[in-house]
Amino acid sequence: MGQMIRRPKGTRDLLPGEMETRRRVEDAIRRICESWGYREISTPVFEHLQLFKEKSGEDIVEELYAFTDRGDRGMALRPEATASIVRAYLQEMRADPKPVRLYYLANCFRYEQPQSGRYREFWQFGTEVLGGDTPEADAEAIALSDAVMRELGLENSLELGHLGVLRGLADDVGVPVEERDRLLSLIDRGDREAVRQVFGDEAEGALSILDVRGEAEEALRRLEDVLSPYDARDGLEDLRAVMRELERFRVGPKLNMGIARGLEYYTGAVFEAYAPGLGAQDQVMGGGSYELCSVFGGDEMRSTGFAFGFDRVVQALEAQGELPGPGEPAVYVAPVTTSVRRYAISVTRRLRDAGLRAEIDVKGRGIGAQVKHADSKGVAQLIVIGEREEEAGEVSLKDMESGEQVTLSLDDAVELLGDR
RNA sequence: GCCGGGGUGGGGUAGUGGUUAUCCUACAGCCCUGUGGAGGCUGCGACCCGGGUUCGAUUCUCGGUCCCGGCCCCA
Repeated sequence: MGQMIRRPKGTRDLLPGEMETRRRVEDAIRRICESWGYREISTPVFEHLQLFKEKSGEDIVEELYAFTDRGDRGMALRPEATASIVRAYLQEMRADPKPVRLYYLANCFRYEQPQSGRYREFWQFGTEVLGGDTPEADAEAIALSDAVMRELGLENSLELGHLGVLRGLADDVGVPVEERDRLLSLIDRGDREAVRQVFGDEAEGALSILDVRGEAEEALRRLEDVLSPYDARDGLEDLRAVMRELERFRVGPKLNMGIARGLEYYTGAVFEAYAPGLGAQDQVMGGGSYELCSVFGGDEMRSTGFAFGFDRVVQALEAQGELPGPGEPAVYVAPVTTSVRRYAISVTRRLRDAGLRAEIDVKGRGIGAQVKHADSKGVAQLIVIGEREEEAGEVSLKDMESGEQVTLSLDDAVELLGDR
């Protein structure tokens, strides 16, 4: 077996054991979203390349799996879900009563260098509150993301920033509009020197915006201090309103004015969560309020959304402690001879109907080999069926851990197994 | 795109400029046929790819590729 075809770089085969833990996480996520009134949406894995260019700029093409289809159309595998969802909203849901609350779990693709917590195919789970044009909607998104992490028991640091504040400050300091996005990305990076140069010497005080991070109330006071010489008050008022609403939810993110996405469509509150134990890529969630509808040619409409790195969430939970899945089937049915197969199959069906995960020999192995096989698979219970059992309408139930074996009626066996 | 560390059967490993390339495990089969979860036997199967040095490369060297981690980026 020299060179077999291997999986493409940056992709993973998710084996049964891992799928079982992922499924548990997924189930919890769906449950919470639905209990908050969000409904699931699924959009195409590929879209017109133009969609992503319009959202994120020409440069992202380098990071995309882009291709030309047989009709000579430029296409790309989705690198994230929000663009598609806003597109679908404009195409299909415009007239729906606002806000439109949606959630999704979608595999996404980015042509990047893989490293810990970063793959070329990865899964994002997230929500959007389309047309939720209020601090209350922003707060709901943040509170929901917090509820998801709580439900999962995910240790994290939840941090809140605000682009309205940063843009207002930039304006007041006199940063030209064309410099602003670059400034935001410098702030995001925490490049103090570069930020100082953009602000200029006379705005030394504004530089302390970079130090506004920490527990909410104290950090808010510091932010007010930083902003006091300026009249960038709109953003601050919005941020206060979001925090006030969050307080009603009893959710208290840290304040971090260093969260500053450079993209224009982000409007106000932005937030991220980090989980310990993930190495260099420790951000598990990011979100914010945005205005994408007009970018895609619709009317202006503000929305708020967040996206979790599903794989990272699973990885972080695994780092925290085990997430056992259901594992191998609980019951293995071992017919002693083919002559009792009919009865054995009917027994297996009874077990399955009772909700048990049951498996029956298909290799025609002898009873000895079947016991051996069941053991090596790690099956918990073995049911031996031979002619004696069939005649009496019974089964022999062997506990593979203790080795104890009892012969009892099928009904009793089902009842006994059902209790475990 | 860049940097560092790695690549020997499915998994884990030993080792070497010339060997039938080591061992464990897994897997498959046989013995046995109502419990052989054992034991025994047999089988299966590897030096990442390509160029160079050399009489000879799995071993040395260069390039590529993939894996692990990091940088850049992070929609």
